[in-house]
Amino acid sequence: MTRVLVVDDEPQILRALAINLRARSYDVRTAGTGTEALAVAVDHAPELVVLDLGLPDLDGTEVIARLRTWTSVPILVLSGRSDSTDKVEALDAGADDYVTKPFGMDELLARMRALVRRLGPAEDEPATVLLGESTIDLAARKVLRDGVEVRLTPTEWHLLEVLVRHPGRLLGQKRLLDEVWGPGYENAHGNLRLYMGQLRRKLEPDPGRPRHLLNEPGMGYRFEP
Amino acid sequence: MTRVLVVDDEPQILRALAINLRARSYDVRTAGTGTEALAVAVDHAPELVVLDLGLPDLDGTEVIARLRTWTSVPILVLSGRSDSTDKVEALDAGADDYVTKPFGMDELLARMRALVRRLGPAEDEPATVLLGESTIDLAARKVLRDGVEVRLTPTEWHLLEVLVRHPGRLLGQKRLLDEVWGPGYENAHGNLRLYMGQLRRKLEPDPGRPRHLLNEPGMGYRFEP
DNA sequence: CCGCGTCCTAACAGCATCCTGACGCCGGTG
DNA sequence: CACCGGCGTCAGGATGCTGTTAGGACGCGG
Repeated sequence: MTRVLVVDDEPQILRALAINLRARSYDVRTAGTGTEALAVAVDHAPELVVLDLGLPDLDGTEVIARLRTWTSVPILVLSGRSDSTDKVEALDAGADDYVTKPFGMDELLARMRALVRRLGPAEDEPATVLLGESTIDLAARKVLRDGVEVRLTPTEWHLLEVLVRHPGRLLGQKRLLDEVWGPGYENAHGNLRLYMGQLRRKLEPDPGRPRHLLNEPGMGYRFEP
Repeated sequence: MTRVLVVDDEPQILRALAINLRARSYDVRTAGTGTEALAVAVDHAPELVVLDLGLPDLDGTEVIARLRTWTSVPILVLSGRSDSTDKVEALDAGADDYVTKPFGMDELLARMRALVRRLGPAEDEPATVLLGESTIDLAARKVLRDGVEVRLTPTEWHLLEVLVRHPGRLLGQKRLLDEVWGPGYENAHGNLRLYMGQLRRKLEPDPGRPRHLLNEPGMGYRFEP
């Protein structure tokens, strides 16, 4: 049963697609926004992503790029824009196919079959990020430091994931707290400091003088590869 | 320099495509008929085939099918027919993408890039896996431990199979429950714990201190060979 | 009907993880 | 110099998760 993640902001299209795909015995998960799509992709590890470009919160190519930082799952883009530059952008960002609305359901299904047939079984790939002497394998959820495995707790993983997926960028504390702890923890700065310290102790060569998990006083934190 | 085979029966289109692709530094070979295309494919082992469906001698799906008998090279189909059934036929015959004429050159190039990016031979997985002193034969559904056969119940097999098929990777409990028990059991964590314990008792040398069927608290389980 | 194997639910002790609060450090400021 | 906000660190109790055991429900062949 192939796991498919369908992303679209229009509920009726989402429902129609889900019903059609489930009738073909796909295992369907849905998402209505870009951030939700990224979260579901982590949890569910789909074998195919069907992605509408007109999302309310994130740009389509942004979603593709973020997925591509850690997974090579095939991505089929749906879009109302038939403009050529949109297609080129999406495909070069890492998408594997591009279908313009309105589309025929049987054509969409055929293209999905083609993608899964070609790329579905090939699921394994390191997809690893370097952090000093440590290598972070996002897909396997494993960290190796000098060859030995380092154990991270769920919250530590969650925080590290958010940082690593935006290399070099400064992430504000409110943003980090919201992504890792969810709403209601916007003022739990002590929490953030605590887990950042644990990550440094487990990953940095000299936790007292961090070189990759950096703090900008008053602003937030930054992952520097 | 990527080797591309371009197949089209109209000489001017063939020439235009070849010039454009060579300008992007592709290594281009051309063919005007289906039989010629098959011959050139054998000689030059292209990394991508751009195939027009309206050939004089052979049907398009026939060319695709014959190529697929011996090679898994990506095939991009060009066609004047925008009919949905044609697309489905070509894609199901083994094509990887389908572009209708008239097409934009930059879109075609982007789709070619997307296909070539996915290059890479698919490696086949071994039929038997080692787990400590036990050998697991996936195909025969048998487990031998110190030479004697170990009996596993269907559910135990199912769970072990999912774990073993992703060696070294951490699989979330939701994912495992979904794969083994199907939808509706996403919260039956006790079940998962129970069967994991039974697998450990039957396979691990010291079930109290597992070394191959590992748990990461709060996240899921991992098979380590 | 009974025995048998398998699957599922419930419960509990032990433990890892999480959160909270407190403390010391540091640089900037009046 | 005293004060303050931001940061890193430490310890303790609450919470949640894990492994394990026991027992009932179900299907199946004798």
